Amino acid sequence: MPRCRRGRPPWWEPRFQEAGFRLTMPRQAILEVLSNTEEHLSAEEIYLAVHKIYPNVGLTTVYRTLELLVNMGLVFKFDFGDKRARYELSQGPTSKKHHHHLVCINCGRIIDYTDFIDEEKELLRRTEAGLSEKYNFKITHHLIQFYGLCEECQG
Amino acid sequence: MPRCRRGRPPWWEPRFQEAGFRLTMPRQAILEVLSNTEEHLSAEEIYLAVHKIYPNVGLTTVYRTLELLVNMGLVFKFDFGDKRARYELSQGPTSKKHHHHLVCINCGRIIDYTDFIDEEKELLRRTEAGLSEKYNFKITHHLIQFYGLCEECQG
DNA sequence: AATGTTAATGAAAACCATTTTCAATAAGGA
DNA sequence: TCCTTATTGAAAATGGTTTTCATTAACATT
Repeated sequence: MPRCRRGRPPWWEPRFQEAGFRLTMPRQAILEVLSNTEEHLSAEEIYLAVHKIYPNVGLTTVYRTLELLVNMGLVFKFDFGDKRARYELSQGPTSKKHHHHLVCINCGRIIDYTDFIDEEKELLRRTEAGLSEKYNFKITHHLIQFYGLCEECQG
Repeated sequence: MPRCRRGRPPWWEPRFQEAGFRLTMPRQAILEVLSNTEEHLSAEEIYLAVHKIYPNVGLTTVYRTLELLVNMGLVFKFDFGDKRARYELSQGPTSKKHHHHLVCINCGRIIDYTDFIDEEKELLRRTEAGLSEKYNFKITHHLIQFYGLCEECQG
């Protein structure tokens, strides 16, 4: 499959160059899909979206590409408790800010929030520093999620 | 299978009474196993431990019981990224304190920590209050985990 | 104790998201 | 153009977890 080139080069292009990976059409398409959604898509949902435009891209490639993107740090992988992984671009053209998630345990709705993030970050920074020292543990990342009932799912 | 009765009644007994569930031998055994370990066991590990004493208890029952215990709030279910759920008693005879986990992404080792928990709890309380109000979201619980490399897995 | 009703159980089969296999193709360098 | 390696798609395999279904055990009522 040929490489896809149009418009201004997306931010992930240099990351592929550096890493020596090929920015093929399926990969481009998957990144575009992730780039154009506000949702937290599963592998299959990404596959379906890509498939509409490039019907010859297989689900296997979607899984493999997502694994690659996660390893490259371009994409975050989440488990919201609905038995399938969900993916999110780690940064965006919209310069999406660092955020965490509220997960509705009834309908699965996900709310991104950035409120209190600064406070959280400060706490995390201190906690990470303390834990690193006490347990000699080199912390690379963290996971914070709140679970509960969204507006519509409360009796 | 007959009910198992020995020694002082464990703390979970009244919970079963209240809820109207039967505290059968397999359930008792599973709770005992969880009660006597410091580890974060998977369903299969629990099954193997129970199986040593009661070889006629099946894996299916272990899964069903764990689901029940999680629903009852007696057990917490965690995903530490090793493709299987892991379980932990929500309270203990050792009056285990509220804690979070450090997860080694290399060897899978889990460290329970209670340090900074008070600070965390205070932040969580405030964050939860703020989020509840802003998004009208009724928060029931949260998940906080730190990932990184444990002492032995650092180059 | 005997009976009836429902909960709980075990073995086997089904499920299903994700991985692996493998042969074919495309890309980039020599 | 040739060579070597990365990438891909289809199909098959994987493996933790759930479901099915027939059996058994527990409790309440006779």
